[in-house]
Amino acid sequence: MALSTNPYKGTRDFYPEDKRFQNYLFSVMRKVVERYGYQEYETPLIEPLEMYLAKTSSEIVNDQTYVFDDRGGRKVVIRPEMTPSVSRILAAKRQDLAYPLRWYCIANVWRYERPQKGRLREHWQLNVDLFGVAGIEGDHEIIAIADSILKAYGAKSSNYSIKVNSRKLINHILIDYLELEATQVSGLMKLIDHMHKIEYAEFATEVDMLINPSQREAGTGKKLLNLLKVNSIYDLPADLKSYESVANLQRLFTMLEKSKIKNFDFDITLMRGFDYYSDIVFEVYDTDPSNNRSMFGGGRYQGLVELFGARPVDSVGFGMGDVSLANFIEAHGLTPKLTLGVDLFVALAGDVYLKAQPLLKDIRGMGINIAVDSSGSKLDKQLKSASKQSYKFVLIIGEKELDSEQYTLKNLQTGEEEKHSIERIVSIVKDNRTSRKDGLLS
RNA sequence: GUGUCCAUAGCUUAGUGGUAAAGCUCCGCACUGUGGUCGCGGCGACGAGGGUUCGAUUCCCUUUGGACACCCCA
Repeated sequence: MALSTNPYKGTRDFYPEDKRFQNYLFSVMRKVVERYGYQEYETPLIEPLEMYLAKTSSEIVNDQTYVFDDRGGRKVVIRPEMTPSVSRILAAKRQDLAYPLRWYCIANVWRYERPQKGRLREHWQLNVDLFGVAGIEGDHEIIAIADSILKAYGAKSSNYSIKVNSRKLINHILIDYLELEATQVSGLMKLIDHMHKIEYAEFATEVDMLINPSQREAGTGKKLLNLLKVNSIYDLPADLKSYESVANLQRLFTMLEKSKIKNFDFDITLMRGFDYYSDIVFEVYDTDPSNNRSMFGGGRYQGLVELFGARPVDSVGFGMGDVSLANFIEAHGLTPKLTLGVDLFVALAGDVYLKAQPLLKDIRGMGINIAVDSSGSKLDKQLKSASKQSYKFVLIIGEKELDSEQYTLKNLQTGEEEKHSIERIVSIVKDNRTSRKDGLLS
């Protein structure tokens, strides 16, 4: 019985054409975040288990991590997310670093779950974090970056919408305004998060079940249901409008508009899963019906560096996964045509491998990427192979060419064939390379 | 972790209670310095284990793998 060629469940093999696409995704991310002044970092794939026990959602830690004992008996985890790791390395140099600090990474993370559309066991995610900005300006920058990245892939504003909420506001509403118990709040937040996945009547019933009799008499449930219908901060009751979070949201929205971002909405039902979010949260939704789901999001969080004994840092950031991003790009027809990194395929006619070496070295020296067919196959086989590998140019080198120093350049797409000096050929190939539309940003 | 659907050549699919058909790919021929089109020929499959049956690729169970939804999240 032969071994399976399938990759491990929920993981992907990246054949060169897949890797080319992934490199494209990553290069756009890098380009944009670096334009905002962010610097790349990297941390190990494995971390001690304790790092995740405190702050990552309990479901992820208990059911969705790859945990094992190393040979020394230490409990280790394959990272399910990056935030604890960034917080660790930030905490280690808390006093030495200059703020605002702008960091990003593109890292693979692992979660043990059942694969489905847009979700695998291993995926890569861009993590962008801004540290040391307490004001809403920081939240604005992070959302603006998320928007810029999607635009850099060629997306239009109508392709996605940005939903924004404030955890602080929600807490204020539930605890201070509606005077609900702490035990009720967590249940309600979970329920509100699912509001759009269930029937409204069912939702209302479930809300009612979480309300105790005296609150019911005071009309708390009704008040909450009415609040959840609010689509704009202007529609909030006057008592709430004066709360500082609302003013903060107002400032954020003005900033977004000033940055020419219009496709955002206040969504009072937006919660997000991670427990460590403390104030502004946002989520980007794909508007295409085939893929109408939350693509990615982020928000403001506090206190993770405290786990490592460092003084708190104001933190705001987001994570963007490559799988749902690829779905988005696909759904909106934004997939670019990517070209090979090889400029020239060299076919050898006859036994000239040895004699061609000085020439091949010269060509590479002139900055041309060449793949030499050293198989010794007949010319027709070599051309067939070149064609199958979708090379555009083939350089044919045989005794005739070496003697005359006029080499045959064949364009496999047009079938045209010309004889030129090697300098001319290099120049033709280079011209073609700079004019190719591969979607990569220069 | 729960649920629904699926599993036939390298790939994409057809089909049957009596061991399977096609397209594409691949290999070969039409040859030896010219690929993609066309022609001819060839290799090659019922995911695994068990049960029912004279006989199972087909029906049933288990298992593995895949797709999607829930949970959760990127």
